Amino acid sequence: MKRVTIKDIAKYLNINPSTVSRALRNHSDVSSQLKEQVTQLANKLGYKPNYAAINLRKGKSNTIGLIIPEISTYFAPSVIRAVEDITHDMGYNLLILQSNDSVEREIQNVEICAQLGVEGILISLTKESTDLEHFSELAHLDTKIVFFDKTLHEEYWNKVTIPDKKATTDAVVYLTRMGKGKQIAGIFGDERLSITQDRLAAYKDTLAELKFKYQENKIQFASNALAAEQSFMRLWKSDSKPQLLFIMSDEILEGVSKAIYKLKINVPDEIKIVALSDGYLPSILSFKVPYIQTSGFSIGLKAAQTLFDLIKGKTIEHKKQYIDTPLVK
Amino acid sequence: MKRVTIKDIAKYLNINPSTVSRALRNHSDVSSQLKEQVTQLANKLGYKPNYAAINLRKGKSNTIGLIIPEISTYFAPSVIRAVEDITHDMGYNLLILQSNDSVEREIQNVEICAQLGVEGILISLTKESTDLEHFSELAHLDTKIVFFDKTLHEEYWNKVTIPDKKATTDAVVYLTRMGKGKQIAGIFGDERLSITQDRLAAYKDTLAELKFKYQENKIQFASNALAAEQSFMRLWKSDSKPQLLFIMSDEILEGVSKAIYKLKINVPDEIKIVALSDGYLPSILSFKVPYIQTSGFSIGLKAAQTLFDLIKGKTIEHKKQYIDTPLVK
DNA sequence: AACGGTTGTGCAAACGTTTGTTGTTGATAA
DNA sequence: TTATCAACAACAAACGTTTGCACAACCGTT
Repeated sequence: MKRVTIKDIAKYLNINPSTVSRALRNHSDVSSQLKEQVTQLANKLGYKPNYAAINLRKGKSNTIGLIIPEISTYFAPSVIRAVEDITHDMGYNLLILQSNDSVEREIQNVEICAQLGVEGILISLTKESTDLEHFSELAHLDTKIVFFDKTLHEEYWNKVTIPDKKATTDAVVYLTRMGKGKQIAGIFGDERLSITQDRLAAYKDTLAELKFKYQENKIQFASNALAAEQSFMRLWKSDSKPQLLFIMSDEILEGVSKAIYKLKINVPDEIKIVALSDGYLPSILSFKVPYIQTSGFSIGLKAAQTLFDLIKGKTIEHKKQYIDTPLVK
Repeated sequence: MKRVTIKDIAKYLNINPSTVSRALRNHSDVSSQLKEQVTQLANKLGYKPNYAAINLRKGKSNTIGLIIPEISTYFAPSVIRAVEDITHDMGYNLLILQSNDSVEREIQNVEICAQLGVEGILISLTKESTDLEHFSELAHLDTKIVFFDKTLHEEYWNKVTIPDKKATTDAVVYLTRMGKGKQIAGIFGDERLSITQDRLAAYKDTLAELKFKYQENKIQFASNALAAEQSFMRLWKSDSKPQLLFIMSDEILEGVSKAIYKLKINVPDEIKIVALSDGYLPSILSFKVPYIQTSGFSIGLKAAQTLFDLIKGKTIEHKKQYIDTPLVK
């Protein structure tokens, strides 16, 4: 069952393919009756434009790529959903690639995007990524790039991220208001990540500013949920149990919640917790956790919008953009 | 910064584009020294094949489509991950489209796949989908299709699903073993879905077979988590509280767990629960819930493999395939 | 010396669109 | 009547790649 092409329609009507093409695209120099005829026949025969041909001819792919470290983390699905929404609205197609937290695979994915000639890339870096060498090539090819969430500290590229400093500060301020002079602890993610560093710095600064006494050893790092669970266990077993706890991410919150269930700790009586979270996990916990919302959906939305602005040739005011991070009690 | 093409390389070496093409694809017609020269120059100039051109020439797209009702449900992310893995391994690209549980959008997505000329489609239907009319066109275009998870009852298409009957039976058998002669209840999903019907039937049959007395009014339907929460509340407030509870899906389990937290019910002392679940949710609940694993990853894996088998022209033994559903205590 | 068989390369057409240019009408204005 | 102009449609080239075919040069057989 061969696909119907413009040529077929042209032959059928004894006119030139170019005329058919123009008619279908409602070009002004085709008579309206001919347009009518053409579109009718096209519908009748079930004509479907061949995008490979169109892309070849136009030299563009009508596709953007989304590269993420790992699809099944907390906020990846929300990001995907947002990006898919926008992409669909723009009439573009979305190519999704996951790096499985391997730089090698990340480079490979970028390569794939380059080969397919995507018009833009949205990317969240892996934990291991330390330089952005492999993206410079893309810039040459005039492929637009927007980094989101996991990025590096540099000034060159467009980025959409969580305002780590503000979010952390808000969280910590709220946390300290829950109990003056109490033992405070914080559990953070992988120490190598720039977001970890940023959040940690903001955490320390805020406490210092609030003249809140805290001990260095009440700061823990955990690169996954299990590690977070153990970290919390450790904190809890120490002589001076924390009564206030800052949690940097959903992964950490997952681990901590497991520990809390196991130890049968009463929240918020025995310990008060504030987290940075997408929001889903807190909603299904047995205890209430106020959180600063670091919405994947918002990030995806803004990142995608920015990318399309770039593609459409608009100039972006700020290289670095932040999403809103409301406090949800 | 123009892209380097085969023509450029050919011109540079004073040979014909066709020879370059053959050399790059390691065709036996080309002498090994020329191959060497060509590949070296290609690397040096940073040659990237133009896939639009290749696809046009070959009449295929090297892409498969994945259409899902909603990206952020429980198992969608696992499905995506599995499918992305396989697709990547096969050297194909993955186009992801979500239907937002609207038939209209589903049809639109199928249309997009057709236009782009994807070689195959993996699709999980929306709740509203009642016929498969819009897929017959694709079959004409020789596009392979595999339905997974949410499907309809018909014999024509290839499908990969959860063995609803077996899974439900296993769950119910395990549940009844936890306490003879007790009040049993079941909360199911949207009544319109065929999987709901199948699971419900298996539930009833199994109980009948086990000569387990049960009341019709202890069967509830809930099309989302909130409804499930309310359903459970209703059950719990009735005179005869259920002591055993079967839960059909993660959505339901989410709702029920919220109710359980609110009512401060002790599981498994006051009520014993068995669910069908992807496994993630049970892992983060404060109480233990044994479950029959209905793994999205497994489904995605098998569905993708089946699709590629079809694409590669292999014949599939069984139109209808099931994944394993182990009991996890 | 003529033959057939490799081996390596070039040529040209094709895939389905789009688009700049050219050409043909018929109508209007001079 | 002729020049001007619009309106419409055809022509042909181009996008980058692949592939069937032709062909030349060389080899070893007869």
